[in-house]
Amino acid sequence: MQIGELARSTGVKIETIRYYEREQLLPVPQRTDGNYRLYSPRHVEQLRFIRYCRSLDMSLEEVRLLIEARDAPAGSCLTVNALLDEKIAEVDARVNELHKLQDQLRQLRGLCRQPDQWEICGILAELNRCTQSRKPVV
Amino acid sequence: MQIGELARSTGVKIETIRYYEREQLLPVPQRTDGNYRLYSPRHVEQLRFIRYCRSLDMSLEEVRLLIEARDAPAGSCLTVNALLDEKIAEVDARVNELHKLQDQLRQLRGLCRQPDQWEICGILAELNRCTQSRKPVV
DNA sequence: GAAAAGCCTGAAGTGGCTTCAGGGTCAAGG
DNA sequence: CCTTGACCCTGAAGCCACTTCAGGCTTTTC
Repeated sequence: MQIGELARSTGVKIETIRYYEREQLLPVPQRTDGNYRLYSPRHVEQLRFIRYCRSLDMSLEEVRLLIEARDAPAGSCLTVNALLDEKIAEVDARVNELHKLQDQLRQLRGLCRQPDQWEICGILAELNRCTQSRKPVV
Repeated sequence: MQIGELARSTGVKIETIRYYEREQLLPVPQRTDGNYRLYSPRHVEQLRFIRYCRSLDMSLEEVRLLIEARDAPAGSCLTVNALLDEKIAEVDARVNELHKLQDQLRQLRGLCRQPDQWEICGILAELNRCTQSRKPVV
């Protein structure tokens, strides 16, 4: 199986596959006489593993850890649990931040409902106010 | 006012201030005889403006647009509104994604509540299942 | 035998900074 | 006068997870 087929069957770009190889996340594949990469079903699995982890917002460093954990039979459970707990905490924190940001953005947007009525829009006025070291209204 | 004082009074790192200057987001400051940067209150305002926009998740490119809009008196309202609407939509989309991610991560985490009882943890088993081109349980 | 599709490599670009190496400037103390 | 330490300077490289680019080789198809 050549790189193009691997790309099609996993939905991962060719360049990304080569990048994972350089980063040692994918084992070095065999080559044809013409120097084309030749992949086995094992590579398909590993690539899917990586993409699934990435879809869970794991960094490549964390994926590396998980691959290690997967390949080392014993004692990996605690590592994996810790990693997941940390990730869950991170995502929760980010969601909270974004909720606050949503409020702020909507309030700011509300400052300019009738764009035709002002020379300088309420939004820019508020943005400017914040440059005067006063606390933002929003 | 030297760069150190500007940094202290705005909470922005010195390197970041120099970076903003390179990126033309801050006007080029005067210099002392010893080639030290000398900032005016105008710089303080502009830097605060940038940081407030950044706290609203604007990219530097967007900040540049907002600075332009702020300095061009008329007709900026529509631009600013459009920018904010787009940003709001982006943040909403990201929050939705992260909510899904939260569910996934929590379900996956739930697969390994009693780490001592399994040789290979339920989490890794599930991660592995996903390499077999079966749909994830989680 | 020539075009088109597929593959190769190494280097550079992305954003928003941060870090590093290797210096120069300036005020206070000995 | 000299040194110490705080402060400042520049240009380049590093971070992450890719993406893009330039330039060239291989294989298939007509």
